[in-house]
Amino acid sequence: MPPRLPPPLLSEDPLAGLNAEQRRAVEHGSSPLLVIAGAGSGKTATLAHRVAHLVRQGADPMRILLLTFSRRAAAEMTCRVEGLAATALGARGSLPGLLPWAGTFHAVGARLLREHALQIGLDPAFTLHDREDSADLMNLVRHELGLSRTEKRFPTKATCLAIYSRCVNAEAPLDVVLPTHFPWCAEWAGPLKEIFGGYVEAKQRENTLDYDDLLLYWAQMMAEPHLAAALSRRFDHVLVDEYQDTNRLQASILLGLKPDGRGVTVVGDDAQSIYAFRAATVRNILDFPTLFDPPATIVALERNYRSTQPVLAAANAVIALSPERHAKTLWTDRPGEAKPMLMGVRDEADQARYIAETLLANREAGMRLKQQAVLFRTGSHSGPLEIELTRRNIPFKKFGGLKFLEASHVKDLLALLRFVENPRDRIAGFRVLQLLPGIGPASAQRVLEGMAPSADPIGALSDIPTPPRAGGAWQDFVALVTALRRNPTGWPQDLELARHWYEPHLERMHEDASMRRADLVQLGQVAQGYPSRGRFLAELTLDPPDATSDQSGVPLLDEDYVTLSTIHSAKGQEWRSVFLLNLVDGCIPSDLGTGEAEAIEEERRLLYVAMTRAKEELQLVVPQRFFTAGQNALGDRHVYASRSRFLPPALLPLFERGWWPAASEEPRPAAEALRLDLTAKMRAMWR
DNA sequence: AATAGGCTTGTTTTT
DNA sequence: CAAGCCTATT
Repeated sequence: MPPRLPPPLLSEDPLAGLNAEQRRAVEHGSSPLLVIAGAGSGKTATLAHRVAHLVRQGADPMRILLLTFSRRAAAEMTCRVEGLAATALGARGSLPGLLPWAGTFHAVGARLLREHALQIGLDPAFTLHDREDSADLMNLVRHELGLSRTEKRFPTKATCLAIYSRCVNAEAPLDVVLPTHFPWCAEWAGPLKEIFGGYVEAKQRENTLDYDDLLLYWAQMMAEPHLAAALSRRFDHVLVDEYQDTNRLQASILLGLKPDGRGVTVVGDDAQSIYAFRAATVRNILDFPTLFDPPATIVALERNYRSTQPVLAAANAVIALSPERHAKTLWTDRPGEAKPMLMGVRDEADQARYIAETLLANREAGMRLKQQAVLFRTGSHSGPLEIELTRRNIPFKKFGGLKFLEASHVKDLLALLRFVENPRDRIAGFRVLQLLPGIGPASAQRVLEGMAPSADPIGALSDIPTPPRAGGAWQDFVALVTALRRNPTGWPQDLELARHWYEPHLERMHEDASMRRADLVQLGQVAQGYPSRGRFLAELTLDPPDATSDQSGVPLLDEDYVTLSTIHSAKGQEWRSVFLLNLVDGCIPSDLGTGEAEAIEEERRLLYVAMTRAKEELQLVVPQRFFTAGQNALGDRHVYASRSRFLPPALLPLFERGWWPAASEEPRPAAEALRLDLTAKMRAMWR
């Protein structure tokens, strides 16, 4: 990660590089503190300095809890603090492991739950379900309840999980959540409640937790006076980053830890709240001060050190059109001549070509690829660009979008390991068993039922009759799991054993086995970094590696590469030059956001977040037409698009405007405009 | 009971 | 365009 501003100077005063407000935040005492930190205002630096300052004042780093929302923020913050603290304590370099309690809410929750498992009726060997596993389990329960054959189509497993998740995270009952966020499922309230009940029971039976449980059980622990007191006493200081992206449940946890707010610092920016879809509520940050008596101190960081004046002016203008009032306006004295560019191109292919060429031109001019990034609303928007970059041999690294962990072959292998770790995990078992030829859902079900009553389920496996068509594959399987359960070779040889077993099945099931095998080899590499199978499984679910190796553009670590990222994943990052793709209505704002005013405002803040990532150069690319993934009613596969509604004519003076390729003349704007309006209207008819 | 093939449907963003 | 559901075939 490149160093951020302002560069820490090694001088007498460790806070010499900070401005007056940053200093106030750093040196604030232990009464509750809210830092409203605008984009690029040195938020990470300030928070890191505050932690270092606390340590310098004698605070015990083991008793500092540093919570962040995203994994990336956690990693960066830890790294910064360790560096600063090392300097503060007179050590050289950094002090890795100095802050054992820094991490995402979910990761810290997982650790605390495992430590306290026995006190709250959990088996400490619980395994974690990721979203897909959770959805599968939801589906299983649905089938068991006989809800798979309803007259009208029942909500999909993913929708069921989304509803459940919102209830949990927003701490709201189903009857409130359903009409407001899922009105089209309102008629299913009864069956959904039944499924959710069964889902919770199933998880407990199988000793598995989903993502939401990590917060939910934690919050529940805080409701037990004895446990709450013990946990509160454990930490002298609790600092929370990106507080605008926390939800009600997370706020409950925080308040449970420190009911009087002593030692609590929260940092965030209401203008950058972009996780409402995950039940984050901006009320958390807005209402924070009044939770306490006397109210929390508020420090606002309004000076932006990141962007040049023209870039910031454009970003400010975009957010200023929001009907909501934000607590501050950013200013900068960084000069700069170049206004952000609003670049028109014909279609996505030209967009990709334009960006590839500009990236290279920038590099020629001395800007490394690592200082440039391309951001987009959804993972799939970068498809054509990835192809173009690969074709031209421009290395890139993509963040967000499809995950390594979600590839089916990776899931298969992990399911096997998880099954051995926790034989009661039926989702894992169900998946693994069906890898064997001749075993489908019915046989798998029967095997699992045969195992369930036994105290040693894996041992019971040898007594279960061979499923009718499984043949020799069955004996091999039983031998493997028995061996893995006894664990003679240890980690990471376990994984090698598993991989060896899985390979023939991989070949049988997939045409493109070789590419997938490479992924599994990579998984083996990743596995080396963990001390045990249990730790590997637990931490992989919470902190998955981001790239799959079948992407041809994946660079070696020390190489120069361009960053491709969803806007969500780009939060907290910065680059000298930033490109934004598809600045078109339907992409930003996404036309899936059912047209609710709140959802639209979140999309506006998303654009603001994206624009404020740029330090010097910002280019918004507007393709005139773009591909729609599905077959729309009209036969044509591309749709004419209009510039995003967040960039109305009044804002245009803040941008430089261009058209690429320069040679081709700009096509008749009048005619285009007419066409656009009509297509938009046609689509609106069905909304 | 497992698998292959055809038809429908919904489709972001992250832990 | 893929996942999911249904039906026909092995």
